[in-house]
Amino acid sequence: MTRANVPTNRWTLVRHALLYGALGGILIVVLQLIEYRYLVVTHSFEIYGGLIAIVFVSLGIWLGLTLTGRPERIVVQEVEVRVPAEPVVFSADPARREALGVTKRELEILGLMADGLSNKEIADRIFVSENTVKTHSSRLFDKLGARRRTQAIQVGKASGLIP
Amino acid sequence: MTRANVPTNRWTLVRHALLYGALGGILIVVLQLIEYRYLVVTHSFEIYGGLIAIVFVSLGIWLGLTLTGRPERIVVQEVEVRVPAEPVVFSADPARREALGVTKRELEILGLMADGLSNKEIADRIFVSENTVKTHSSRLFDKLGARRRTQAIQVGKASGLIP
DNA sequence: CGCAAAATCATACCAACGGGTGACACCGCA
DNA sequence: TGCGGTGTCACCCGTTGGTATGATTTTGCG
Repeated sequence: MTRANVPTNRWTLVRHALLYGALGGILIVVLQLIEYRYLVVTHSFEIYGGLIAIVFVSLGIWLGLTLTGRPERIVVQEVEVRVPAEPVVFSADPARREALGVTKRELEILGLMADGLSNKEIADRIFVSENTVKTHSSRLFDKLGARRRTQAIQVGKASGLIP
Repeated sequence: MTRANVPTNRWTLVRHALLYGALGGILIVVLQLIEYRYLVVTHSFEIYGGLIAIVFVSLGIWLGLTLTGRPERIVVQEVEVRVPAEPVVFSADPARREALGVTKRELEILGLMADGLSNKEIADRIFVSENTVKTHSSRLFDKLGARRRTQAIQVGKASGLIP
């Protein structure tokens, strides 16, 4: 039942919420005491209420933001494209390649990547060392703005670099 | 295709925050009125304070989540109109899935994988731990006969599991 | 309800990947 | 003839991915 770690999950969320609730209660009591002892201001309730509201909303927003991480919102759009009857046989046209500054070798490696090959397997297949494949892929990622090979594949497909 | 990355307008966020601040103020006033008119309970301050705290924390969390989380990502899709034999818009039909014994969750993760997300990013997006994503993907690879995520993506596409 | 499948999470360990750097060779071109 | 682009390779190091194992919780269904 006990969970040692504190990763971001539902339970930590709930726990944090409860924790803040408790803290809120304490805060309120403290404020009340202060009010009773030292303050005779007439509208202190509103003031403190407002403060509490602000603090809690801020905390809540912060909580939500930190829990969800980076807000990557992607616009959705479906484009219907009339396509000639037959599935076009894909050809790695140099136009798109050149536009991105991707070399032939890099494109070749990208294709093999998309086939699910590891760097080692690619190296064996095109008869170079694994290090070479790494440098090629590294430069490729740079040009495609990808940080992972899966991302490179995605971008490559979206760009029409690979089928 | 290019992903229109709209980094969740900070301005909107601020606006919403202010809006909730205003609502909070109104709420407080309402509560105060209620207290003055109908209630003579001794510890009502604590009670209402607690309620306010809970409500605001909840609101804040919800705010944060809705503003940032659950980024609906839609890829600009090029839909071919020719043969209606297959549904134009891809739908993850349970038939293929079931045939391979792939669960919904696993399929979901496969899709996110194909979008180039890392395990951590997937975990953050679907609100589970990275370990969970690992477990899912491991079983998924097993079912697809893949040894790497790129391979899984390839098989998934070839099997019609993902677009 | 009770069971099985699915989902969740952790921990440890090793393999694969990716960044950074530096280096060398080849080739076409100014 | 030197220069830039490309291809090749190596090393280090930190990050990510994948496997194995075991456990608990949630859920769907008869």
